[in-house]
Amino acid sequence: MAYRPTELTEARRRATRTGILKAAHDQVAEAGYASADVKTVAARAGVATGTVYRHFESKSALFAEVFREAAQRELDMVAAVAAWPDRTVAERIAAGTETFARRALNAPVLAYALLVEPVDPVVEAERLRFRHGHHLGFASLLDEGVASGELEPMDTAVVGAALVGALAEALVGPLSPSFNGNSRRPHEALVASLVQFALNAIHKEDADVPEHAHA
Amino acid sequence: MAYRPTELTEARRRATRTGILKAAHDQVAEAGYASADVKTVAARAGVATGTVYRHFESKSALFAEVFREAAQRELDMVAAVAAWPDRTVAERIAAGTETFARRALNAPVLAYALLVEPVDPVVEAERLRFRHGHHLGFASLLDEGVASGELEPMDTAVVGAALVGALAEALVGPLSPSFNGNSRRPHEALVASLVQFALNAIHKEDADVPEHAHA
DNA sequence: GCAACAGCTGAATCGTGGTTCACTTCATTC
DNA sequence: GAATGAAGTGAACCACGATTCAGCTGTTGC
Repeated sequence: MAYRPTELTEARRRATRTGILKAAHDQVAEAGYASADVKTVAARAGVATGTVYRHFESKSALFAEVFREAAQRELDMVAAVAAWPDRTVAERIAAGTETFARRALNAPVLAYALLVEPVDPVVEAERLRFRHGHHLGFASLLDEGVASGELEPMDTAVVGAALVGALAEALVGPLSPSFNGNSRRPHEALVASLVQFALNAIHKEDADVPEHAHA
Repeated sequence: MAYRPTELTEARRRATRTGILKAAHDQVAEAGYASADVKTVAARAGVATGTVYRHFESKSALFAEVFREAAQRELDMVAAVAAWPDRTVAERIAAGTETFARRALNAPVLAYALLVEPVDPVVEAERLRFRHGHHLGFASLLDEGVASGELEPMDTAVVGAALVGALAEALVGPLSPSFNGNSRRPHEALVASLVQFALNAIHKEDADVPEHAHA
């Protein structure tokens, strides 16, 4: 007898898998989920279509993973700024809102795919988790604010969800296929409007939001 | 020669067409877009599948019309309460919000389909128009409020969109497949939270919203 | 070198629904 | 009641894209 998988071959296998994930992600980020059929992704990764199935159960499973990872990155970015130490809850909500909006505007096709593009049911389930993650992020900030007395009592779960929905909806227009560019000034105004909206919604005067550079 | 379409035959034709529309609508309202294949709809309307194609270009065209009509009904209902005469803009925003939310909660499967369920691209375009219609409805109320001085200046288009998104997102959880019932008390609390949210968002103290019965 | 085996290949296959169309039914006119 | 044509029928058809699999390639251990 002879042969046993070795470090090298396992590394290659991993690399192939990663390459497929990246190709799938890039395809979605560039042209949306609708454009991401298995053949296209495989070609982009430089492998045969069959290879995709040696690494993933199904197309759904592949894209569920793609969505999960991309979504997690977004959640992490927002969570990072929302953790801003020694700041009021209002400031952190503003920062989270701003990051959410800026990142969406900077990667509109991906954001559109993550937030609203029609996808298959398995991937849709992943999206729901993603949105729910954002709800929770905002809700826990709000809980903190209510607990400390900074904010009025409220149903923080509902308000968290509403904030996420507000951002997503207001961004979808600008994210939409047709909407090309106008790429700097209008973005600033939109971001400012959304931050203001969020602060109003949580019942806080704006107290002029500081400038910073999450993006 | 002999034969000419007559009033009677045209009426029948119209009735068939209407029956198909109704069957398609009811199917979506009962079990969602995903369940609404042509065979099912035809059976429900009591006609053969081929008949569907004598009345509609394609499945997309049929469901685009179904969505258009259902969406228009929703828009009309909200517009009706938002036209409440001799009321402040804030009161009318509150009323519109309440109607939007209550109607969605009373017809959750339909609302889910209209608002977020994955659909084909042609139908998705119809959904965008629907959401845009709601944006405009809220935005024009806000314009009025800003013009009269009742509200602070704001980007009414953005705030209109954000309000619609907030409502949709906060409702999707309760609308979701899994979420069964709890059908009265929780609804009231949710509606109240959303109205409060909307009033905060437009920067108005609540001034205790009056009770009424749009649904 | 060669046996053993994993990973890769990509054309062929398969499933799912939308769509078609040759035929049937039925109302209409003379 | 026979000719005419529109409306309706539903089994067959077809497009599309996910999935499979028989063979091929490259690596490993002796």
